[in-house]
Parts: sequence; C-alpha cells; structure tokens
Amino acid sequence: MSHTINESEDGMLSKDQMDLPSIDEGSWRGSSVGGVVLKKGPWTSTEDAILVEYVKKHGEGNWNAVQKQSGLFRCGKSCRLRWANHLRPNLKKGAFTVDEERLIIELHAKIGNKWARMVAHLPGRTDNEIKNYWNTRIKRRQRAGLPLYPPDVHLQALNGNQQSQNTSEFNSEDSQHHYFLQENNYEIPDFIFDNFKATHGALSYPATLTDISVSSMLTQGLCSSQTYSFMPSTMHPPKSENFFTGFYGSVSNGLPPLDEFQNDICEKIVRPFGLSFPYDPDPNIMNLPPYGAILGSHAFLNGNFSASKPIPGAVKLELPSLQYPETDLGSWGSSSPPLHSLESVDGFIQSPPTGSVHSDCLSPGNNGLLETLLHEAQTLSSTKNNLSEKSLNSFVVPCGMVDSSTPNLCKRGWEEYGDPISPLGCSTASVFSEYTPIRGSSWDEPPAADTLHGCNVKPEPANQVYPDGGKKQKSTRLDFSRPDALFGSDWFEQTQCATLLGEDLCSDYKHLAAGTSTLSQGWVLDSCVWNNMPAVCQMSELP
DNA sequence: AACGGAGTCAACCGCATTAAT
DNA sequence: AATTAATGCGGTTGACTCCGT
Repeated sequence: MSHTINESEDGMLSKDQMDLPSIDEGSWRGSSVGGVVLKKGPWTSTEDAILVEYVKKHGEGNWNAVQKQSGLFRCGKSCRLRWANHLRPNLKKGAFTVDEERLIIELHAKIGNKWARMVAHLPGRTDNEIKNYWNTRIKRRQRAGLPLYPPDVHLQALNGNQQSQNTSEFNSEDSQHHYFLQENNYEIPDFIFDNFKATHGALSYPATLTDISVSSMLTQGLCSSQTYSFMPSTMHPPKSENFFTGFYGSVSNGLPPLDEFQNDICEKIVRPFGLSFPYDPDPNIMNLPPYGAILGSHAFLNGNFSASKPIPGAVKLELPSLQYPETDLGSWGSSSPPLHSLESVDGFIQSPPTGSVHSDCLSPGNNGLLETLLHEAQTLSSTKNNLSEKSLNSFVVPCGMVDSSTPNLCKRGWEEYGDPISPLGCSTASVFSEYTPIRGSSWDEPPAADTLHGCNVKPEPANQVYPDGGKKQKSTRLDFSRPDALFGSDWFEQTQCATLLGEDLCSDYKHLAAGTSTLSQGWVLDSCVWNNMPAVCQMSELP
C-alpha cells in the first residue's frame, strides 16, 4: 500500500508543484526546527522526487541537510526513513516469499526483534517491513492459537543458539534475549518449554541463564535496583500492560519502583506466589500491584486483568508452548481436563525458563519457574520469621505458611489438579473446589458438603494464629463470609470487581461460586487472595 | 449500501548509540 | 571529558483497505 499515490496526494501534488505546501495544509503539523515548520505524514511523489534528487547529488547521510539544501520540509529522520524504506534502489516490494518468511521466522527465533539485523539476511527488505510482517504474523497466529514457531524452528534455533555460545554468531545478549524474552512482546519461544520439558535436568539453556536461581532472580533481579538481569537490554517500559509489567510490576505504571522491593526479602514479589499479599486498599483499582494478579488468575495468564477480553497489551503475549494441545504439562503441572469456563484463556502464558534452576530449595516437582519461584519463595518466607505485620494484614494463607505436615497447596495443586492453563497447575476454580479447607483444617480434610449453599459457614476465628506467630487481620476486607455470596452479590457487580476481573472472569467466579461445594469462610477468601481475588475483596469497604 | 472490525502499511516517536566538536 | 548532533533502532500509532454482516 502506498500513501503516495492517492487522491489527497494528487491534490497536494499540484500544490507541491506550484509551491511547497502551505503550513495550513492538513498534513503539516506544529513541529518546527529553526523556525521552519516541518511536514509530517505521508510523503508526496514530489517530495520523493526531491529526496531522490538530493541523494543522487549528495549521497546518503547528512539527512538534516536535506531540508536545508533541498527545501524539503521534512526532518532528517523522516527523510532517512523515507529513503531507506521506500526510495532507495534495490528495494524488493511485495509480499514476502515463502523462503523469506521462513527465514524471518528462523531469524526471529535466533535473535528476536532485531529487525535491522534481519535485514542483512533479507536483501531488498526493510526492517519496517519485517517488523510489520512479524507483528502481523504474531497476531494472526495468536488468534489462531498456533505456536509462534514451528517446532523444527525451535530446535534449529536452539541448536543455533547453543552453537552460538561458541561461535558468537549471535552475541550473548541476543542469546539471552532469545531465550528469555523474545521480542518486544516478551514472548518466549516454544522451544524453551519444549526443551525444558525434555530435559528437566540437562542444561539446555545458556549458562548465563540456567544459573539463575529463583533466589537470585528474586534478590538480584527483581529485588534490586539492578533491575531485571534476565530482561533483554532492549526492553523498555512498555506502555501497555504486559506480562512483565504485570508480573514484576511497577516499572512504568505508577507503582513503586523496584528499589522499594529491595527490603523485606522481596516480600512483594513473594506475595503473589501465595505467601502473602498485604494489599493496601487502593481505590484506584488499576493500580493494583500487578504482581498480585498472578497465580491462577487470568491476569497472570495473559498479563492482563481481563479474562478473555485481553486489553491490547495481551496481544503481545504469547507462550507458544502452552498453545500446543499436546503440551506436556509437566512444566506447569499435571494435565487435567481444562476447567470449565476458566480454561478459555488467551493462550499466552509466559514464564521465564527455569529448566535447570538450581537452588537450595528446588521446587518439589521442578515443574517450572513459577513453581520453583513459589517453592523458593516459601523457603524465603519460612526463613523470614519477621514477616512484617503488614503482610500479616493479609488474610492470605501463604503456601509457605502451610504447615509442613499439611500437603502443600501449591505443589499438590500443580501435580494433581493441574490446570493446563495455569502455571500453578491449579486454577482458581480448582483452588476453590479442591483447596478450600473447611474450618481451617488440613488441606486434606474433605470439605463438608453442608457448606455448599447455606450460610452456615463457620466464621474464621478472630484470633486465629498463624504459623509465623502473627494473626490474621481482617482489616478492611469485606466481611463476607462466603465468596459465593460475594460473587453472587450485587456488590460484586456494582463495585469494581467486575471491572477489574473483566466480565468474563467475573461471570466465571460467579458461576464458580454457584457451583462449588467447598466454599467456606476464611479459607475461601484466602484462596481468593491466592488467586488474586483478595485484592478485589479488600479494596472496597463494605457497601 | 452501510457499517464495523480486522488487517496492512507507512510514518512517527522516543530512546540508545555513535560521531563530531 | 563533556556536550551536542546525527544516526540507528524498535515500538507504536493512525490512516487506509478489505471483508464479512
């Protein structure tokens, strides 16, 4: 498509031919350099001709001189871009050939969003073209629920990267970039997971990454002002919600800077993993700590709060491995039939690879980063006896606080009640239905059926003491004894819950509340917290 | 035919890097 | 060494087109 040949241009063209466009021309905007108002918007053929003529005379470069010497009212950047993308000779126009597409895929699997570098392999193409193609392709495949890379490309890229460790075909940055966060969208290629699933022990990732323990990630990466050591250097704070803003939060959306996480053993990072969630009621729901929106929530799954209505940012997320129907859920949890209504998750889950995370507290199943993170977080939590009172304000029963004699909620959840779409392996529904200890007893204790629909829910003991010596505090949370009441209430609809969760998830929970037989007070809400719900519950005062 | 959503593409913007002074 | 300008790069935006309803 060319914007240089159209009706509006024709009108402009005649104007150009007579004189350069007047400032009040629609495509002129306010930017000015040295008192000269520069034009923006589509180029006209006249402008193209001027630019081409200029380049013929003076060669490429010194683009800022174009405006001065040729009278073209375009900034240097615009001239350069126009020349590079449209005017320079030997440009290959038209659709990408099959070979080119294949090459782009392979290159992307190897080097990520290095469009300019890809150009070297695709003569006649521009980085912009490649980028557009890729972005379009991403959307298309995401919509179709297809993996971003064909499996063979995964393997090929994997091998290539392993070789590149030695051959330096791609620098380490690229490798890291490649392995961790593909492209702008923080996409993680399938082969990471494939490989992870395949190895579970053998190092298949670049050493620089495989050596990253969750602890180190938490304490050095997430919890230090060094920022995210495993993030690509090219990552900029995204404008839209995405996984990493959602996950590690606070980068750019008004949340506390990472420095604030340095203390307290990354409590705030640990929290989302079920350890605690001292949520401070905030009327601004959208400022919910994104890291609280992780486990089992759709927000985690697609980096957004919406369940099946991803905000635009969601488009950028993709975890190809989880798009495979045959996904070996060993890395996420055991396979089990998708849960009703909650499984229709946007298929983009992502998680840094952790195939060979070595730590002192390797997760029981070694099933994936989240599990490992969780497990390690448990360790961190358990060793941190002085968990702040603040965190105790949460009514979360963190995994790490679950008595050792008690089946580990998280672990068991992943292993036995795996939600194919949840890194935890247990969806919110599964938590509700399976891990809602009645009357605060063991997780193993079968839920009492009498707690189903009635109101005879045993209230949580007000003075309940928790393993760490602290007391749960109801604080400002809603005094709903039952989440089913909560979800089914008008309040739930009338408050921001629905907004926060998205209509779909909202209805999911309502459905859940109506159908589950294991709801009880306290623990249920804990589960809610654990699944990102408590933040919702806590943030509003009783109506 | 009108409308709306999705796809495509060109161009812009902001930041990073490099070169020049 | 510090500053400024030029350039490169990647992400995003907005206009346009296509297509289905």
